[in-house]
Amino acid sequence: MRISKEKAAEHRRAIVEAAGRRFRGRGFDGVAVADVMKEAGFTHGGFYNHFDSKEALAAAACHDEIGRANLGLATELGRKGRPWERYRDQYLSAEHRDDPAHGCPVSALAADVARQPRTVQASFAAGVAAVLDTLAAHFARSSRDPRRRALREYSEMIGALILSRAVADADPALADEILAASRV
Amino acid sequence: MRISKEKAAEHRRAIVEAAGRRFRGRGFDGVAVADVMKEAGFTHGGFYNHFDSKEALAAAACHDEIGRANLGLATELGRKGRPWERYRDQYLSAEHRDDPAHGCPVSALAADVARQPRTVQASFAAGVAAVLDTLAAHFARSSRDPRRRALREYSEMIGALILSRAVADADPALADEILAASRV
DNA sequence: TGTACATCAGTGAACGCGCGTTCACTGATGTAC
DNA sequence: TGTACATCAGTGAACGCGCGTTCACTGATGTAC
Repeated sequence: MRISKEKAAEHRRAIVEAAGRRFRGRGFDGVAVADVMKEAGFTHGGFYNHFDSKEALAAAACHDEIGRANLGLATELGRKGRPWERYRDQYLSAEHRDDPAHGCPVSALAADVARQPRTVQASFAAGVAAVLDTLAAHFARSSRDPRRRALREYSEMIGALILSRAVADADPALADEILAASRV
Repeated sequence: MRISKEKAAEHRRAIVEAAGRRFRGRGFDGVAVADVMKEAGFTHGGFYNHFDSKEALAAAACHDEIGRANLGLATELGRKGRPWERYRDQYLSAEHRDDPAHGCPVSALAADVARQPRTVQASFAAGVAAVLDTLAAHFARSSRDPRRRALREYSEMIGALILSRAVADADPALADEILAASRV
């Protein structure tokens, strides 16, 4: 049955959100279009009324997810105290490590993205560039080379989370140690 | 036709090596057993004479690859000058970034491993633990907290390479900037 | 040392399953008059 | 404003393809006597 334009747009949004969660949790190739549609509350056949392909969905999900993450980072960095240190320490928590589906899309998908089609890479890269700009702007007051500091600190944070996730099941002590080393 | 035990062992080694290259280049799920066997010079049917499953191959490949990488790192760190800085700067080169199939298995597979079966995770985690021990031992003379320094520097290096690879096709300038920031 | 038989690495066809995508169909929405 | 028709979001079956794994078969190797 046909659906109102408002409803349809709402459904599209629900699909992108479901995709964002699934992709972060299991990677692009670990998630079927039917999974996403089911999580969003639909059957799989209608997917192609909203997107040309799974690739287009991945690109849309990257755009939305990283955009939201960047907004969240900017908001946090606007607070008083040592906001970056707080943000980073929460990022490097066991909770974040153990729940990638609700965590940062950059650490969850960075490695996957390198093997995805160009449109997905473009969407992801634009998001990462924006995040790094946000971070560099924050360091502008406190650092002599804010841009470089942003890049290095971000790389370390991403790397620590990815490494910790890789060894978490087999060697929990090492996983915790990796996170702790990059905190504070 | 039956093959001599020596030949069979040699073939097994060839299969693991081919798998190592393929997995690093395309990830575990991006590589078919038939691909690996073809690269090793065989047809796919004989695979199960050597391994119980693709999972077992992945575990074997992780073990061998990271073992070799650790040996290479230890050798480099034994040289004169500033061996760690040299190693890291080569690790963070555009050449390494653009040729993952012949590069470090840790950065190539860390994110994938988190979604692989336990046996693969165990093999990977043991390798990473050994690498971190090697690095911490190297810092023992020069650092007050060599263990922590090893963990942080390794995280940064891994994170920078993974991030750089993620944006390399879409934003080459940013990709180079990410690597450069963590060098020297 | 020579012979007969069992073993098993490698081959290539086949099986079963999951996945991306397509398609015919339904019926409420949107539009033309 | 009311009516007739076209549109299109959603459904669920189906298609085609790739992949992990199995299997019957081959024939050289390894072994028992």
